[in-house]
Amino acid sequence: MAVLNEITKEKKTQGRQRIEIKKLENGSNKQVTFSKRRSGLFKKAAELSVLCGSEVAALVFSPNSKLFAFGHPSVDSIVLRYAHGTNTAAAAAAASTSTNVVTNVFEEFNRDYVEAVKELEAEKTRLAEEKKKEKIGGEKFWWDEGIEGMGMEELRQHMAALIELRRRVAARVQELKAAPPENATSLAVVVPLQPSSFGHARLGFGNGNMHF
Amino acid sequence: MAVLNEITKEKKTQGRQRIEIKKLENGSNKQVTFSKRRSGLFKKAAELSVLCGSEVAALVFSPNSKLFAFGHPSVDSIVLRYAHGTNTAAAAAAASTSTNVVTNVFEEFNRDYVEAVKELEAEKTRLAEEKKKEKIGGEKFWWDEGIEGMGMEELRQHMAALIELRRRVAARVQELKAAPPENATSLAVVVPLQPSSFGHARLGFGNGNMHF
DNA sequence: TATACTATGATTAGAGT
DNA sequence: GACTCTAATCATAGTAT
Repeated sequence: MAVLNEITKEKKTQGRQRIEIKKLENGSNKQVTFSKRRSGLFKKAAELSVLCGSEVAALVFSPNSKLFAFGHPSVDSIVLRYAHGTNTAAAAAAASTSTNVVTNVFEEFNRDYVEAVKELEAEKTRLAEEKKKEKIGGEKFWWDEGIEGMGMEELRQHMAALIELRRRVAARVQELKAAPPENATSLAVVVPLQPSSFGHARLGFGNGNMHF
Repeated sequence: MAVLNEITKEKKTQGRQRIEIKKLENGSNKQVTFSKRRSGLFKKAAELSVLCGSEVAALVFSPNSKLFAFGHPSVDSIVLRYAHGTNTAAAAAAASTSTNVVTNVFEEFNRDYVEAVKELEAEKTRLAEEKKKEKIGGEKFWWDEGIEGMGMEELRQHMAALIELRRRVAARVQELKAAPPENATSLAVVVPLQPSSFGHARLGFGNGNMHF
């Protein structure tokens, strides 16, 4: 083969070409790329779970909103575990990213994490204010209103925020349950909340998160 | 460099070695591998979401049960979307295709949902009482505190409030879903937020990998 | 849409910091 | 744990089927 190429100076293909990590426009090419990379992602996920004996799930919605999922031992068990916030004394954080996530994902994660924490603080006080107002107005609380007037998208966001909140609470409960003494070594986990800003669902928010 | 190697016949490292995809035993090596591959997986997930403009989430529980997650536009929005789809009869059936996922997640969700509502009802009156007390007692209310500082009792209250809020949102979603004229095929229960019950049966072995 | 084919870019095993 | 370095394996862009 190599010999053939030496002689003819021709190559059957150009081989893999470097590409920028940015939104693909070409419909056909995008579809092929999606298919290939999705399977690649699942393969990686499977290998990780086998090699390290860890539970891994990957959820992918195609550009056409079709669902593809992988999970070991099962997608559902992992999603449930996630929704439960069952991790021991751990918690997760979510951060936003710009449209072009490119090179080092982690660098961005860290950078955005800081921003997210800031945003959380701001949101916190804002929420507190609103709640107080509601109280002054009567017995009505912030969650008692608005739902009827929400659109689907808004509700989605709201639900997401709720889940995140619930996870924080659950994680904290776990901490307390597991909390042996009163040793203050336990770090206060701060988890960024989804800002209640809507719109711009498409052009990008990336999200990362993790650990402890 | 290559020249050096030619001459000395020595290589600085052996370079990447092929490995079998099977459970790693070595603790140290496993940890390193987990870290590397996890970040690699997240990077792939991020690239996929950017390239194809698709929503992607990856959930990973380390061997030590710590949670790591990536999601675009957010982990929660995707988990929601997943849970939503899974709650249709068809999807639930598809979900239990592989090896031996036994539990019908749909049923589990509903079971927990009912429990949550029940707990909520019981908690409601008690909550009302305590809230009044708190008000009379001073300026600070339970929801004004950060989760980090909450005690078990307060957390329980917070959980109850969250569950109720969720119920209302879910109800509204139902309304909206019912609204779209004829196609009432997919009646979906939204997300199962469970009370503070812990301890879950492993859902057996097997990977879910499905298309719709 | 998924698969087959290559050449080449990207990832990572192993060892050291 | 997280990073560095190297060499070699692996994934995949472009193309065709």
